This record gives sequence, structure tokens and C-alpha cells, in this order.
Amino acid sequence: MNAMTWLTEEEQTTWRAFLHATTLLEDHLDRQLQRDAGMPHMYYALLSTLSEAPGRKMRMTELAEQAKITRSRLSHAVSRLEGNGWVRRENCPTDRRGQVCVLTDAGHTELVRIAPGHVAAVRAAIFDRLTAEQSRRLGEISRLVAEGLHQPDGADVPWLR
Amino acid sequence: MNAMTWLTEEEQTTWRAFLHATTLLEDHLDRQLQRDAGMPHMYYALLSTLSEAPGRKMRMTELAEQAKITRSRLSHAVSRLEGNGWVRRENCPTDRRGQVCVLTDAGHTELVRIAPGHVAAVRAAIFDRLTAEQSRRLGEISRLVAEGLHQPDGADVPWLR
DNA sequence: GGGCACTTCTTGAAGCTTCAATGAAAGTCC
DNA sequence: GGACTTTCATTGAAGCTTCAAGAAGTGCCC
Repeated sequence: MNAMTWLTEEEQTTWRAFLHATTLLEDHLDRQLQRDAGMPHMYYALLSTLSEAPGRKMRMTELAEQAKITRSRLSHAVSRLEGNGWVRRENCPTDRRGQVCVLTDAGHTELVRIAPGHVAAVRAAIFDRLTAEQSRRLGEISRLVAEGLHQPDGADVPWLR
Repeated sequence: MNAMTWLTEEEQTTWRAFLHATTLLEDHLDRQLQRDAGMPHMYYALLSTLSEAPGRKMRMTELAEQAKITRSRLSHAVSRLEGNGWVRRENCPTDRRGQVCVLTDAGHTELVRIAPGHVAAVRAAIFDRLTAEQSRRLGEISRLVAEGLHQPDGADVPWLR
């Protein structure tokens, strides 16, 4: 409750504005993708990440880390996407515990179909509203904030679990 | 797919960084509050918002708008918080359809108990990592982005539903 | 190579959010 | 006043996320 722990007026205003912006943005993008692609934003991000991986495939843990989600969440998500035929699980040849998540051709086709609409939504919501300078600053700030936070699961920080 | 709709390299990098930061941050804060207060971040925000309203009470719709969530979501949330005794529903005296959500004394006490920990988490994750200048810019950018997005529910934009 | 700790991934249940539908009251139009 | 539209808030079901637990494989250490 002292000066060290509380926020200044200005910080509080900033924090609220940030919360509002992120809440509205996530909702907006989720709705856009749900409407046009029948999937939430995170699922799109998974397909998108996979599409850029070599061979369009990735180990589950690696995919979870790249997407900043828990393995459990990924597991459920992949099950759903697999049900849709956008993704397929394969056994990992080098580690018999492991699974490799592969973007199917159907999944890739679907991604190609929905990407433009999604990118347009992102552009309209963010980059069309910011100057180049502001975009750059947003990137910088985002990187600083992300650096300070660790992965959920603490996959590589077991002593902190 | 043309230059108008796609993102530049830099924009893409920025967008990813932003997504990572917000994903990690939301997870982090949800975990912190779940651990220390047994509620998700949004529920804390509701209590916090209520606590600053005159009489610590607010109409459901107004609260939903301020928190940037749908009425439905709020309704479920308030039911849960009511079950915990942090909040109470009252009939609105001026509109018999309406409900007023009131922060109880117990709810206020609880809020006072958990606020410092939460604020510390926010500070550690954001403001301790940014310069004053960067914080100000984050606020500015957030406001710009939020301006471009409308409430879910489109409560006041029925023709867009 | 036997024991032990750790990693990989999945599962089911509980909690939260979304969506569409609903009842009830208020507002509008003539 | 009566018909129509809109707003307020809630509900239940379906989908998504979290959490704790667990099966199976790997790595290490002696």
C-alpha cells in the first residue's frame, strides 16, 4: 500500500487503457476468426506457426513453447484441429514419448483461405491506427514485457513449479 | 495477399511480440490471482471497478461496458462472485428490468486484502520494466487501439449485430 | 543394469466464456 | 391504448482453458 507498491495516477490510467485495448482486441479477433474460420484466435496461431516450420511439422513441446501455451492446452487444441482434419499427429522417430504435429494439406489450404481476412483485421485494428514510429515502439515495449515473463508450465524451470 | 493487405516483416515481428507479451501477461496475472485470491483476473477487475463506483454499486450493463465484456459473461461472473459473498444483486429502483450489482463489505475486505499483491505483479511485469516515457507511449497506443474497437454485444450498435 | 528423477504428452473434471434463445419491462409510433 | 421494436438481464449448452494426475519413455548416476 505504500509508494513502492502502488501505481501512480498515470500508470493506473495506462494500465486500464492497456487492459481495455487487449480485451477488446482479443474479443474482436476471436469473433472475426470464429465467424470466418470457425476457430478461436489461438487455433489460428497454431496453424500459422506450423505452416512456417520446416516440413510444416513441429514437436508438441516446441509448438507449445512457441505459442506460449501449456502442453495441456495444446494437446486439447490439437485434438480438436485433428478432428477437423487440419492437423495430424505422428510419432516422433527420435523420442518414443514424443509426438509431431503436422499441418495437413487441408489445413494449409484452409489457412491460405482465412489468412487474408485475419491479417486485414489485425491491420485495421492496429497498424492502420498507429504511425510507423508507434508500431516500432509497441514492438519494443512488447519484447521488454515478454522478456520478464516465463512460459506457463515452467517446462524448463521445474524448481519453480 | 497484396501489399495492401499483408504485413511487412517488421509489422509481423511486432505483432508476434505483442501477442506473446499479452498471452504471457494474461496467463501470469490469472495465475497470480488464482493462487492468491481464487479468482481470475477479470473477476478481480469487476470487484475493483465496483469499488470505485459511487456507493460501490453499478448497473449490470454499465459494469459490463466498463469492463468491456458481454452482459452474458458478466451475468455468469456475478453469479459466481455472489456465491462467494463478494457481491450482491439488488433490484434497480428506476427500471424494473434492471439489476444493480453491489460490492459487499466482505467483497471490499477481500479486495483490500488482494489488491497489493496484484498491483505488485502488474508493476513487476510492466512498469518496472519500462521507462516513464515508454509507459506513456504504451498508454497512448492502447487508447488508439481501443478507440477503433467497439464493445462486444454491440449494445449500442444494434444494427451491426 | 537398477534405481531414481525428469520429460513428454494425454486425460478428465471443473471452471470460464461464448452463443443463441428467452422473459420481462420500457420505449416508440400512430 | 395497442402493436411493434428495443433494451435489460439471465439461462443452458457447447466449446475452450486450467489444473492435477497419470502412463510411458528417457537420462543419469553409481
